[in-house]
Amino acid sequence: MGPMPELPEVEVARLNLSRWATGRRVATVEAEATRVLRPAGPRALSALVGAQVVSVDRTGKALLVRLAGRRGAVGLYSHLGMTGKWVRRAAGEPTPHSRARLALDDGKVLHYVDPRMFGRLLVVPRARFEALPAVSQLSPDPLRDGIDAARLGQRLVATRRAVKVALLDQKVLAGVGNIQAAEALFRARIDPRRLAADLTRGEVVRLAEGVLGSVRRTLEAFRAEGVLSDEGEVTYVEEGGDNPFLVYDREGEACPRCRRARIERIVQSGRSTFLCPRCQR
DNA sequence: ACCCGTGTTCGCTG
DNA sequence: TCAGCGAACACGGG
Repeated sequence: MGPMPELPEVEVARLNLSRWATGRRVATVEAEATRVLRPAGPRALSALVGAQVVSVDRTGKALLVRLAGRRGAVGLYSHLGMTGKWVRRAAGEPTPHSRARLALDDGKVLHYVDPRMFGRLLVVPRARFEALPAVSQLSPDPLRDGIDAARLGQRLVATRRAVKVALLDQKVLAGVGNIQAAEALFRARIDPRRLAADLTRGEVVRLAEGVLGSVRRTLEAFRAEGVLSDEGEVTYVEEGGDNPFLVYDREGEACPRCRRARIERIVQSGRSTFLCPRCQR
């Protein structure tokens, strides 16, 4: 399994893209007519030819490459879906599942690779990134903007869903996915099955700290593994060998906090959740 | 062979 | 009208 992107993986993609592309010009573009490029299709990418990359930004799991083109500013929106990644290759190097390619003026080629094609690429005229529906709905970015516990509390109290399910809603906390939700709830010592609306103010504060703690810890683990490599390969659970998480995919193991209970796996809304039945209440 | 999946969107339901 | 839920998407890996 390759990188399956939540906020930390997308942040790694942002750092890599920024390092590879900022200041470079796009020489040529190529793409296949896959669902990744719907509804506009591959030809929409041609607006990027000749443009110079200004910056690479991220809100939650949404990436935006801003470019200065001949006809003004252009944005490239990228969502990695379940299996998307950006890699850098030498010209002509075969790259499996490459769905779109940006050749840069340094002779390198940036490939958008995505076997399952759940990701999405979209050229945004005049870089109206914030106006995209996929972006305007998102909460502020936890890493860049911090987490406003009062706002988070308002969002949680307004739903009848379990807190774990609510956390996966990108309007509640952009960038949190299935792993980070489980990790954050473990850190906050909150049972994922609790109703979101029933959390106390103190629990909401712990949850905000849990999300930030988990996201930062995951990024540190990536750095330690050297995933900011020239090829941009993000090693993950099985590739790197060690599972860097406290509870995710650790069913049956001793709880790292209390050491007295075993981690359980449950399913909520069709997704796995891992928890310590003793620590999380 | 069969099952599972780190994300999002769609259509149905109450 | 709308929140919530399950299916669908498409493919590789265990």
